[in-house]
Formats: sequence, C-alpha cells, structure tokens
Amino acid sequence: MTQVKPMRADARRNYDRLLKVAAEAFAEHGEGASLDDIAKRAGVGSGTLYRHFPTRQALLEAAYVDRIEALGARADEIAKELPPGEALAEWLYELCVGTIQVRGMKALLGSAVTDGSKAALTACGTSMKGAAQRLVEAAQREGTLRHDIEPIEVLRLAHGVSTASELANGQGKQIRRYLSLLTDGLRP
Amino acid sequence: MTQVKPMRADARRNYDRLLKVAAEAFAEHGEGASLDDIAKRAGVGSGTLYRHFPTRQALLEAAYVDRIEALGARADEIAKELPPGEALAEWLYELCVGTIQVRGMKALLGSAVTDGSKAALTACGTSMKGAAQRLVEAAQREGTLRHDIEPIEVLRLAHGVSTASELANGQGKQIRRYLSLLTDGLRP
DNA sequence: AGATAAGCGGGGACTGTCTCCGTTTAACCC
DNA sequence: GGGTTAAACGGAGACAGTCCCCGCTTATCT
Repeated sequence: MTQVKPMRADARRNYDRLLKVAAEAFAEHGEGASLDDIAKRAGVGSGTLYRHFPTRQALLEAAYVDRIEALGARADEIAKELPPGEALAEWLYELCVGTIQVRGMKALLGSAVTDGSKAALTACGTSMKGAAQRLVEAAQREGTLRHDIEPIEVLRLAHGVSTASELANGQGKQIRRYLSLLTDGLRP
Repeated sequence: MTQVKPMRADARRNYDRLLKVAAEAFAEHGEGASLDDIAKRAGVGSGTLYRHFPTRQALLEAAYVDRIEALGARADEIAKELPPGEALAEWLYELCVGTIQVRGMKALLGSAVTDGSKAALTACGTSMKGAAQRLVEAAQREGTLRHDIEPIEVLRLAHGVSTASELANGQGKQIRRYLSLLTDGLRP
C-alpha cells in the first residue's frame, strides 16, 4: 500500500529531503519548529511541504515512523531475553528515554494514545499498541502484572512518567526511579 | 509587598478586568489563548496588557494565584480531617482534578515544578511546594510513605498522573485509578 | 521531440506577538 | 475649581508563523 503509482522522481527526492530535515528540526526545536523554515532548509517551497504533509502531525509522524517501528521491534527482542515482567519494564524504560531525548516524539506518542481523537488510527499508534499488548499480556500470564489494566493504559502511564521525568530535568536520571514507582504500583 | 504606592484608579480597574477576562479565556481556549484577544475583550489596548503582564506566564499566574492558594489552604483542612497518608492522597486527587478541569492551570503548575528554569521562585510554586512538604513529611513520619522521596517529586509525579488521565479523556474517571497506582508505588 | 499532467514554489492573506510613542487622564497642590 | 505632571493608555506597525492558490516547470510516455 506504499503507493499505487510510483512517485515522480523529483517528488520522491523532495519528500525524502523534507523528512530528513524535519527530523533534525523537530529534534532541535521541539514540535513547534517552523514549517516554512523546514521547507526552506530542504530547498523547496512551502507549498510542496504542505502538499506532501497536510498537517504538522502528518510530518511529525512521517519523520519518526521508522524510529517508532524500531521501538516496536525492540519489544520482541527484549521479550526473548528477559522474563515478561522485566521485559515490560525494560521496554517502557526505552520508550521513555526515546520520548524525552527526541524532542518531537513526545507530541507524536502522546496523540497516539489519546482517546477520543481521530488520531487513534495512525500507523505509529497501532505499532505501539501492538507491542504494548504483547508485553502486557505476557506479564499478566506470568502473574507479575495486574489483570485489571489495559495495554493502552500502560502506554498512557508511561507517557505520564516521561512528563514527570522531563520536569525533573536531570538528563533522564529520574526515569528509572519514577518508572520503578509505576511498576511497583502495577504489581498484582 | 502588594504595592509600594497604591495603583492609579484606572490602572487598578484595567488590571482587574484583564485578570477576570484572562481566567475565562484560558479556561476556554487553554494556555494558548490569544493575548491580543484578551486585551480586546477586556476593553483595553494590547500595550496595557503587556505592561501589566510582561509574559504569558505572568498573566497565567496572576489569573490563577487565588485558585492555587486555595489549594494550598485546602491541604491544611484535609490534614485535620484525615490521617496523613490518606490526606496526601486526597489532596493529590484534588490537585489533579484542578489541573485537568481548569485548562490553563496545567501549564502553570507544570512550570512551577520544573527544575532548572528561573520560574522556580514564583508565588504559586512556593505555595504548592509548601503544601506538599507538610503533607509529605507528615505521611513519612506516620510511616505510610517512602522516605526516599522529596515533596517536589511527588508534585512532579502528580503532574504525570494528570497527563496520563488527560490522555484517557474520561472526564476524570481515571484519575483515582491512576493516582492509586502511584500511591501504591509510593508505599515504603 | 512533443504532449500532458503531476508537481513545484513563492507571493500573499491571515492570525498572533510584542514594542514604541503620541495622547489622555488621575492625582495632587494651590 | 484650575493647572501641572507623571503615570497610564492604546493602537499602529514591525515581525514571525501558517497555509492556500495558481501560473510555471519538468518528468514521463509515446
């Protein structure tokens, strides 16, 4: 489903450059980075940017899908190496680190787990929810995680932990600490 | 230290109207509400707004100090009615509810507990930290709360819980649930 | 090479922020 | 009351960002 017809060569070139520049810009200035500026730095007009990516959200998502999907794949790797409970904790840790370090990703992951918006069906949202579901269900089967909790709730809570850690501003030192508080609370 | 010289009558009038309108606007449109629009709705020029409140943050704070201080006072009321551990939990609940319901307050409370910015010394930051400290220390003395946790960390974690609850979008139903997860994790 | 439609890009309308400075007016003194 | 003065006002305008529109360019196919 990537594309019914292959893109024209120039379109493809511009698309790729925009993505590359956007990832840098969002990482540097956060999700509020100037879109016209991204267009300029990619050497295209703003019209081109808005045609490829109608909203800021769309660009944000496109710029980080690969990273998100890597995180999804990472869930399965970790699941092979550690017992379910620890695997979940470790994956959440990596998720939080990513959320904080790559500045633009916070907004993206946040909207991916927001209830009630139409953003629920984005590619990266699906990927995250899938990964979370596998780890959560395994941990519940093992008996190290409460049964009265849904995968998406775990993602939301992890987002909360990221927010709290960000406030502490200690270059991520707090993440493990705060996350362990959460996992303690999540035991049966 | 309210004011060395009393304000001129017109200045005081404008100041008050701005505050009233600002509280409404922030509640309605969130922290991003248009400042020029607030000025217009208050019937003053934008210059007047910016003279009284040099930054968005300043206006936000001025608009909600009374609410914040009420929350500070509430801490002591609750402390009289409930044993320390429960008192802390109840106060955090009210704090989270306020954070979510009054849209503009989230940004304000967030920056109040952010480490490393100069915003640390704001009036409402001090008020919150004081209230948190009293409840946290009481609970620790009682033995229902870990000793290796600081008051400000509790505030940051509560902010995280608010964020997570907000994502769930269930009109605050999740708050108790998510908060109890946190308090479970915070037990010794 | 020529036809054609996909794609480009930047000008411009619009919204919001924030400052500057000429004008107004409250407060004080006689 | 009337005059003086400094505090306060207000809105024009410079600037930055978003986003759309439409005449021009160019990749692709024959």
